Amino acid sequence: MSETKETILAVARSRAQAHGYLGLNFRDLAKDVGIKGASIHYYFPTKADLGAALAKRYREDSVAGLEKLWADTQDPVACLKAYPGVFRKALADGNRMCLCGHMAAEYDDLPDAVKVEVKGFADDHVKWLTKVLIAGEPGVNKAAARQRARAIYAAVSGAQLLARSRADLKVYDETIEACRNVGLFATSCPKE
Amino acid sequence: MSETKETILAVARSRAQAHGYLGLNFRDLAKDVGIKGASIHYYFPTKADLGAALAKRYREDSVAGLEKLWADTQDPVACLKAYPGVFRKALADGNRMCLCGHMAAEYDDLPDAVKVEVKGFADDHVKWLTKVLIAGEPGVNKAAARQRARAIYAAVSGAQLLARSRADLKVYDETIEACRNVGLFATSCPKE
DNA sequence: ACCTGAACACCGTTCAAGT
DNA sequence: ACCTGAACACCGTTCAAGT
Repeated sequence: MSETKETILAVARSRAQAHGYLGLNFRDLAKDVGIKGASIHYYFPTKADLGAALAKRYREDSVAGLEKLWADTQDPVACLKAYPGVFRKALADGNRMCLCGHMAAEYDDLPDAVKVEVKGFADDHVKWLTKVLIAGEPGVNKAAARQRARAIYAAVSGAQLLARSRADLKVYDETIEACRNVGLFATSCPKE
Repeated sequence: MSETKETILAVARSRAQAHGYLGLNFRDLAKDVGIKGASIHYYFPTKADLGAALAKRYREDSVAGLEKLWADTQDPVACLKAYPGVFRKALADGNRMCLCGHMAAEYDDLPDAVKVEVKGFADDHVKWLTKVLIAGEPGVNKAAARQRARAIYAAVSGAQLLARSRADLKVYDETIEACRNVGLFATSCPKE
């Protein structure tokens, strides 16, 4: 893949994390890349193509990061402890959001190819969390672990949304801490 | 307030819950109201004015609903049990979102007057939840209760975001149930 | 008071032309 | 292969002017 195409994806990712898919526009994007708006179309025929490539790449990178975390530690407790840090990064970088979290809010206005990736991103995270939870408590009911994984994903996404509207990283940290205190990141999965 | 203005606010609320502030547009809005796009400006000079009025009204209505719930039940357990239902309503109504949750994602692109209301909405919810939690466990540390309130608000917001991207109300219900199983909606506030 | 036409700015997109 | 200016159709926004 050409260097320019990579640059477009990198700049677009950063911009989309701040402004979403709707707030992303070719002319501003091109200015940051150092080319003209029309030139973007040489690499991505339509905005839908760019959006889908963006979400797909973001999803792949995110999954790779999670798998690396698991491979490096092989420790469910360490993975669950580190997980909220993944979303923290975006907030620390100019009060941005997880790209797919942002796009989830815009869901109704997303091209189908982008919807697929946004949905897939959440699926991948829930699957990874489920795997980690089961590794932490081998005998656990799989459905219960998956539900717990969803709760973790939801809490982290919501904490991010809350912290963003306060533009305050401390709010994120404290909210995550409160979730931790309630036992959300523990490896045991209670079922009524 | 004139009837037309009320109609504009009602239609705009519904549309903004689906498409956000950025996705809200005067012509489509006006068509639903039965006037021309330019006529909206007679009531709301700018989109920022409409957005602020919208968020303010939404916030007021939401707080009134919460206060009524508390006044009617006077029961912390019942209030915490009913709380997720508030956000469920929007999803059940055409996979919409809480207006201020949607706007929280768009925060960077919001006019200041709208930001104030979006922030205030989250504050109001956290305050109400804190009050309910303290009523449920009178001796609790107030800071701990507030952090717990934030965790609840975050989890519910995130569950909404997740369910929206799956366009599946069942995902919302199951995620909330998982949060319940972990004890997030209990009236006791554990602090390590 | 209430509403509108028309101008304006901006968008994604196309395409012929340039390097 | 890569990039651009100009043009296009569309749309949100604004404002002076209409009733």
